[in-house]
Amino acid sequence: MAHGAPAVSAANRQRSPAERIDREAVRAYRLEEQIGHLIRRAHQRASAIFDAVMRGFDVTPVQFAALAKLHDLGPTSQNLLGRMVGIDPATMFGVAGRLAKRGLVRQGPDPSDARRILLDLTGEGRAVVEGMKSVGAEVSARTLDPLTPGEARELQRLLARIC
Amino acid sequence: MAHGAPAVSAANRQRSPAERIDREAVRAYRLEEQIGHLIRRAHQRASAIFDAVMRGFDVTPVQFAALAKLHDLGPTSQNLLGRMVGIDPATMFGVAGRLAKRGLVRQGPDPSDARRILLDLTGEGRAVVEGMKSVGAEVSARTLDPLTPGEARELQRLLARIC
DNA sequence: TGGAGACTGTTCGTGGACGAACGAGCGAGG
DNA sequence: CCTCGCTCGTTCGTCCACGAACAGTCTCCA
Repeated sequence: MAHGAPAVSAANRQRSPAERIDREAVRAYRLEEQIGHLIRRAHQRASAIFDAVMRGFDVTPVQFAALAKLHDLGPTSQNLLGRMVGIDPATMFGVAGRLAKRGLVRQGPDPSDARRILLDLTGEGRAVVEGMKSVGAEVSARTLDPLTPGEARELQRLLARIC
Repeated sequence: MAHGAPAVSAANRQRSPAERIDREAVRAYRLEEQIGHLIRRAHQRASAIFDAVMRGFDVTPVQFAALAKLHDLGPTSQNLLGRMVGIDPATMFGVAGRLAKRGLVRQGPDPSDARRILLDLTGEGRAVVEGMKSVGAEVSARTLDPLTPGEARELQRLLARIC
């Protein structure tokens, strides 16, 4: 708080604690400077670029994240795969189902644990994920286009720190 | 492409253009380094922090963005308000409806254009948005907690550039 | 002045995000 | 060996995101 005004104004002295308002903070608030808002906007733009570049594959960003990690790991349970890429179990249920319905993934039992469902890439799934990985750098490059290479690396580093 | 291998490997020379795969790019692809994936994860964390700090208000991040901008602008049409904060018209329809149903916003006709619906804060809406703005800095501060103040400003600057 | 083209809000469909609650299965400790 | 607590997948409800299509309205220009 950089200004000299009292933290609680005269107008607020009568109110209940929950309704006390810092007028100076209200006046100073700028939505477009808030980190959450900037991230939300950036997320919209990055998704749009992914859609444009990956159009031909008909796979969403989240579906691709699951496929890509499954490609790295080999057969993996739904929950674990979701944990690796940041998809909660309730969401993963739908994602895995859609990938299975499209024939990109197989859902099988885990012999060592009857609770788990093992996901595995099908041949088509492998072909799709490899095709997408081979042009994946293009998505990041286009998204980072407004920045210099140094700035791009810095942004990547800072985002990784706040995750 | 930093390596010296040919852009199209021998194994791919026989395939159709759509199936040509750069094996080296596939091998080098790291999901967790892709900017889109980092932004998605950051968005999840920022939303969780917003929910924790703003729990008492029962207003989502997107609803707050609309309320905050409406507070800045005064009565505004749905489409324009959406354009100011990055909410597309189809989404804005739902957001405005929920805010109106909760009594935070009034929807009225625009005398000068029969197509438009003017949104306006109610007394309760104003109280809520001012209460939220007065603690809004807390959300950004918590989100940026892992960074130094200089890094935080840099991240903000870089995100603004890629929007 | 009349019509073409643009804009506003609406609807539908698909997909992601997640809290909450639930049953079935697992595993460690009593 | 058995129970308690945890994990796994599932379901429900609410919300955001957005492409596509549509009807009503407006504007501008031929």
